[in-house]
Amino acid sequence: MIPQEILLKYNATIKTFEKDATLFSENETARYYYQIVSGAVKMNNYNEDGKEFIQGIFYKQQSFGEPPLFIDIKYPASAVTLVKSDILLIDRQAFFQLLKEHPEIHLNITQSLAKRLYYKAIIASEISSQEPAHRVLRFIDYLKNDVAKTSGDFTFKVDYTRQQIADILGLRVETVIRVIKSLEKQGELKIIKRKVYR
Amino acid sequence: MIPQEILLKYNATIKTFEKDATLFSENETARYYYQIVSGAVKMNNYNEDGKEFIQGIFYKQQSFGEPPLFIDIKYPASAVTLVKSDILLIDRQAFFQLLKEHPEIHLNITQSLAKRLYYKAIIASEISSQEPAHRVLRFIDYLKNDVAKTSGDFTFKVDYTRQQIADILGLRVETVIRVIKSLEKQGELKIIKRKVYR
DNA sequence: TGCAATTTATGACTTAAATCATAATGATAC
DNA sequence: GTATCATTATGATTTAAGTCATAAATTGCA
Repeated sequence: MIPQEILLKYNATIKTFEKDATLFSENETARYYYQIVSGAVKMNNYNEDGKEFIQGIFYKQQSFGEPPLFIDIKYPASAVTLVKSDILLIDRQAFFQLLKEHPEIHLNITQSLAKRLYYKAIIASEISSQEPAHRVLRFIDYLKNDVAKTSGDFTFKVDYTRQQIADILGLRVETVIRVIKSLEKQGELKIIKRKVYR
Repeated sequence: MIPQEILLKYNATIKTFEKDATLFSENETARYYYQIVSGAVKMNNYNEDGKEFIQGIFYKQQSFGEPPLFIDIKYPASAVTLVKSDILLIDRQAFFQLLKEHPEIHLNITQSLAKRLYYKAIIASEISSQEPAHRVLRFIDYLKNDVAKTSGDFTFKVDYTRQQIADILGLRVETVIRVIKSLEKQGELKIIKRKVYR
């Protein structure tokens, strides 16, 4: 996350996107650095059978889609708003100018990439080969410990449907529903007040 | 990858490790930046049932384990040599000094993290929910396109056993063996000269 | 060269998650 | 406040991957 006042000095613009607006699509070339002022964005792609895979969901203050800015590759996924959102955009050129002139911000960005890589490692190990109950439990745990902290407020208007959880974990809705039910019965999961995890 | 002559100016040392030596362990604090001079290193962890998960395998010229250097967290996995390897180590302090004094190298590191994040995204989407045959095929493809390019030579002394492939993809050995067999029969995989994919 | 260890191979059986179908509940809009 | 849509729920069935057991082939080491 880069302080807004600095971004604005580099001709950043804030645009409002309606719910379900596409910010960029898989295989496009990266042109902007994106940072969420308010709202939420999911990054997703679809595999050959048309099944959605959600790479991640980002909330206010978070940036996303940086890798293709740094290396010359196409976006590996698309970015779509989950609710009406204000998004800060800054041009690629200006972004690099900013990094050059603000080494401490460059370090921040590096740290945030490092953090994402770290979580991907954790998630990869949890997801791969674990039984579904474990995946769901760990995922919810991850949400509570990470997202909750970074976005501050977790009972946010955008919450995960069981379908979304399934899409992130590579499971079927029914499986996620059944797993959550049984976890509740076992007392492993406290309250799951429909879609909103507290 | 940071040029060796620069690293040596910052008191980097090159150490030789025997096969199966542990460079660092899960949950340890990061003290060094590591870069492979020669050899190969795998990063792995074990889940509760004792099943190994391989986060990645790194070859000469590649660095690994940076995220915990940048953010204050413990290693999410251990690093173990797959063959006798020469590894370049540089102290955390010196590493940051180097980044400060060489912004272009800082950018290189950021780019390499971005690249790893990008591949993790690709792999996550491929792995999650795809059928095993697909995972294996895509993994081998990824090896051919990425590892082959970065390490130059692919019919390298370190190759993947079916067990390792299974551990990376979260499958069982038998499944990987069966899948590879059937892919060979279908002509989807050319020559698999035992352990070495061409 | 020969022997032990590791890796690959293969069959039989079990099981858990996917699939399919259909219903109930909760949210949203008019 | 009712109708429509989305989400959650649940049962029956199928299927593919896991498990177990055991053998064959390779590798590597003495």
